[in-house]
Amino acid sequence: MSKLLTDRQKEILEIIAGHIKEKSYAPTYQELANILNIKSKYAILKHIDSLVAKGYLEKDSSARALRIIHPDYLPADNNNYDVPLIGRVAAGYPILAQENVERYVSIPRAMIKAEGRYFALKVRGDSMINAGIFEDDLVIVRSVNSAYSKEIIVALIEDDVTVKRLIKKDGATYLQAENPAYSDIYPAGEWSIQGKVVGLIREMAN
Amino acid sequence: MSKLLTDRQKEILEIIAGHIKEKSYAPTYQELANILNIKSKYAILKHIDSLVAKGYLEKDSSARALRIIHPDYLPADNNNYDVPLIGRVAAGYPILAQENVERYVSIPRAMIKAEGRYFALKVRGDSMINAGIFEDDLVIVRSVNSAYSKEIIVALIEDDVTVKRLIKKDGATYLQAENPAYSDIYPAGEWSIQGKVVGLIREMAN
DNA sequence: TGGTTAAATATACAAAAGTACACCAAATCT
DNA sequence: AGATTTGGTGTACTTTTGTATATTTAACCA
Repeated sequence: MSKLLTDRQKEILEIIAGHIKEKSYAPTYQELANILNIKSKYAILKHIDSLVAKGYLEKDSSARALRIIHPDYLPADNNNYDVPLIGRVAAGYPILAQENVERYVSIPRAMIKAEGRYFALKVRGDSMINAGIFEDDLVIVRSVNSAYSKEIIVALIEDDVTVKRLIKKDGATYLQAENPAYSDIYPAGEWSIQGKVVGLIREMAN
Repeated sequence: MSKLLTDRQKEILEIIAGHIKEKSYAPTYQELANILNIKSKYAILKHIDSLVAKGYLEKDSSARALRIIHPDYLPADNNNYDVPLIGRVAAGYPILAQENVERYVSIPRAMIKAEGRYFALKVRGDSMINAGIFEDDLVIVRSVNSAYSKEIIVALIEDDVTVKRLIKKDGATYLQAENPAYSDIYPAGEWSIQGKVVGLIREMAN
């Protein structure tokens, strides 16, 4: 969806975001050129157009008519936090790669208790119902690559993401479902811990 | 400090705030004139200068360089919604009365799907574990006074708030726990439906 | 090596933007 | 009645602003 930025584009986007934060309106192309010691507005124009094309900005053909639409650069909101919702995981990409981001979801800031990167995952299946984690629930995950026994984690097994309880016992490590209908998983091939579940959001019919 | 506004000034300030909220940048004087069916930009200029003088706005002499500084008109936060967390319910007060509000909690805007008043409630006990509602979970409730059978509701029985499944069957109405250890409640005395559970937020150890 | 892409420059231009001045009209206040 | 305040009109600037074209430079890649 939204492609990668060049260093220069990232720099410009950050300057725009900072300008909005400080002055509460976007800079003009000329102002951007001055800040960057660029002598031609046209260089800015092209950068802005690239940022628009890549889905980070929207612009209307008028003075200062810029709007940041990418969550990473939106002026920070104090009570709220946007995390990427990880969809189907593309083979070979790290789980947090842009390629796997379906969209961004807003979660209460209170859920973020430790530093680090966070993501959200929509729960598939009923393997964790006894832990109160149901299908279609949104679990909020802090990105870590190790965990203690009995913690609920997100694991990547081959190209499959799964939420399970991590168990370390007698030297063995395995993944336990919270549903008697499922048996324990002793991962055979390539697998890794992707994060710890730190929160859950459920939306019900209304 | 900040003096009273005339009706016209208030109107213009609201239009500016609305424009910022919608487009995320301020309107130009010409655009304001168009919206208000005023034929001269100069009329707008004078209104803006009045608003600046009265401490509601700041302006820099450049295109769209307006900044709202009065708290009453600052753009509201879009992704965020604050609902009252209902604590212990004081006898005789309606559940949403200020007396019962413990604090306000921030929830994702996405949870608000229908018009109405909302509140949050911290779950006590394990009577709903089979519905995936655990102790200390925060349930988000839309304030209504009736519900369909099988919906999960918040009921006020005497001065006791409880989350249960509403069952209407063979002319009888009762409240069902989602835990075999609890038996159905056939409310005897004063009771009422306070709302439907529309969402759930859980924070886990980290 | 040659070709592509990112980045910047120089110059030009029409439209849009804020500002200024003179004047008008209605309502409000003393 | 006269003065003041509030709101509006018309025209006329000067700058700013976004955009266009053509050209240059450096980095990267196969």
